[in-house]
Amino acid sequence: MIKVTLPDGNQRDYDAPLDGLAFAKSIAPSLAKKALALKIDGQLVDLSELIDRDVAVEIVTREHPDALELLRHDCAHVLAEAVQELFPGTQVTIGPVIENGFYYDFARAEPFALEDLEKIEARMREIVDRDEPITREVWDRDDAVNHFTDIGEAYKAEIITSIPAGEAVSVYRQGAWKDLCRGPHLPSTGKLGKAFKLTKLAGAYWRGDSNNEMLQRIYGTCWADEEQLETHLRMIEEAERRDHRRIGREMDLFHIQEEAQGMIFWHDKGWTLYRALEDYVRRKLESNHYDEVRTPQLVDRKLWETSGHWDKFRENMFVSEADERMLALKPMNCPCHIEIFKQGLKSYRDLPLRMAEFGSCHRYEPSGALHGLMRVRGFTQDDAHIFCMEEQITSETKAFCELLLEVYGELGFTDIKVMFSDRPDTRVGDDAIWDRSEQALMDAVKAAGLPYEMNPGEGAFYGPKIEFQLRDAIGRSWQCGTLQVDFNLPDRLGATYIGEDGAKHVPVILHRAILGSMERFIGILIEHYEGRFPLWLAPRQVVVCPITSDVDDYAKQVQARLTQAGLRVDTDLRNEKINYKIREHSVAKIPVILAVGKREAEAGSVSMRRLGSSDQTVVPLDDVLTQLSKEACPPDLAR
RNA sequence: GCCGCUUUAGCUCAGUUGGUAGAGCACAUCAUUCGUAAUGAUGGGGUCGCGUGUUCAAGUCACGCAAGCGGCACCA
Repeated sequence: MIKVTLPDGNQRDYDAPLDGLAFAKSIAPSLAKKALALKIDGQLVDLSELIDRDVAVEIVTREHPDALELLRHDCAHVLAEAVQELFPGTQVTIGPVIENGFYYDFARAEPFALEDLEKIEARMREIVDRDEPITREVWDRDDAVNHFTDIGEAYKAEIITSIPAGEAVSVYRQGAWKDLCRGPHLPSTGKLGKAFKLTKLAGAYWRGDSNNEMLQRIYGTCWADEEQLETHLRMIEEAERRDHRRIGREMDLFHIQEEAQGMIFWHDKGWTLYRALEDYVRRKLESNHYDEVRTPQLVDRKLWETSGHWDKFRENMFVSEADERMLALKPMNCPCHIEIFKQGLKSYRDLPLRMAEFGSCHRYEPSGALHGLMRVRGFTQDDAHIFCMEEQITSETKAFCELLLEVYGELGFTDIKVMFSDRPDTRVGDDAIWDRSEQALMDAVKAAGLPYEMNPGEGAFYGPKIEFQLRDAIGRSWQCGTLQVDFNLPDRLGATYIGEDGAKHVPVILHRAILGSMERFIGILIEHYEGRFPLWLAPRQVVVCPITSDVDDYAKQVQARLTQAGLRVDTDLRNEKINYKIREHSVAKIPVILAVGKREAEAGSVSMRRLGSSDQTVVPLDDVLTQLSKEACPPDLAR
């Protein structure tokens, strides 16, 4: 007797083992038709899996949360089958599921053309129509290596070779096509449906290693139904309109040009935004007991050799020679801050010492990495180094996390990913120190109540780190804030303090940044707000538009009053219709438009219109003044 | 850096089989003084990314280079 528990808690008894399809039929024939796979005791398996003991079973249909994973995985296989049918001689490699879809990497001498994607997609639809049965077979590992080698699939053979000899491997047959795969899969290609689309063509290194040959990757998106697919495609289109590079041009914030690759020309409006943000962060630092400093741009290579950066990052540094000296544009601020720390004797009473700098750094990033404001060669970190004693790590880290979350919150971000990176294979410092620093950091993260993901082995060579990531409009994650525990640099550069015991000790340094890079963070801000910034950040907050030139003088008075109150105000005295002006300033995303005509001039009022609304309210100028100056107050100053 | 694609007016984009470059918006001038998302007329504006080659002739074809875009790799 086999006892099967259903998700609703009901139990069913069976005399003999049965497969998933038979099981689904026993509940309802309609369910059998919809069934894609099973979940046995929480584990996703093929529908053909035998139920031969007492278990909890869930039938996975298209509506099931796990269905997308299956569909996308199968979609990758159908893609591979289509490619091999259309382009014989192409080798398959791997094809995993990713967010919103899947990809498959192929090895082929000829590059795929963009038009090939359409042909491949059409063939994929044919394969779905053929409704090829998908069946699982278990092969001996060595037989599998021989088989895939024989048919010229060197990459597959290499993957199987890395599986221990003697172990069984599973091979899925899909019509005449077959592939090594762990599974599970749909029962047949017909179940895939047609809510998929191939989206892009790209290069990717075999096994993610740039020493290996480059393969051709085809990306696709796949959903449970057409509606979901449409929604997703529409979302992508909308997201493209939020691209910070596009909005940056449209709103006249900044530009980049060939002569200064990877460096930003900030225009007046963009710089206004930059300064509003910088001023805000500076106030935050002041109120959290940081001391701001400023250090040189060009520093002798000797300092970078001592710090260890020359060895590791020499290729990524801009160097300059003057007289016999070789100088490097600073790629980071830490050694300079340590040099300040070293001036004069420091006592344990001086710690923790929080040294901040809006540090302008230059790194010669690979050309392919550059991306608008997000990845540049010249950038400014809202950097600080906290010199402290070991026992202060936890409290300092906790305070930092709280400050960071407060800042992100005030800037409108709540969707923050926290990554915890622990000791890498090649590192400095003994394990006891790593144990302590990892523990201290972990305690702090937990104390701050942050949900985090582990990033094993990804720490810096001198210490563990946490990274705070934000997403851009199309879902790409970018590292913004960070905190790194460092037991190494202060020692290398000879920083010490006099302890309570009268002896010299080496301080611990916490490297930390809230925004990360001003440039990148502004890029994220632009995309997050789609250029419709909160009033306190908006480069132009108000534009005053006279309806006829008779009231130009009044418009200027209004501007003067608002400017005096600290608002950023333009007037539009052009001889244009009010409709035209409204349209133009709305497109320019100016938060507040004040129209003034004869009536307003006589009454001492303005007609106020907010971005995103067509409502107009006529308000006395004094009231507008009070209201807007309150609203334009940065969040840290608002009461 | 690697693979692929792209590059025509300030912006968005047309440009046939190679025959000497065009639209809309923007800009300028003039008229219009208007009540909440585009007033009309006229005009100026281009070494077609850069270079070399093929050709009687290259925006169009070939090769090289650069930059940008999408990924990959990298990211102190």
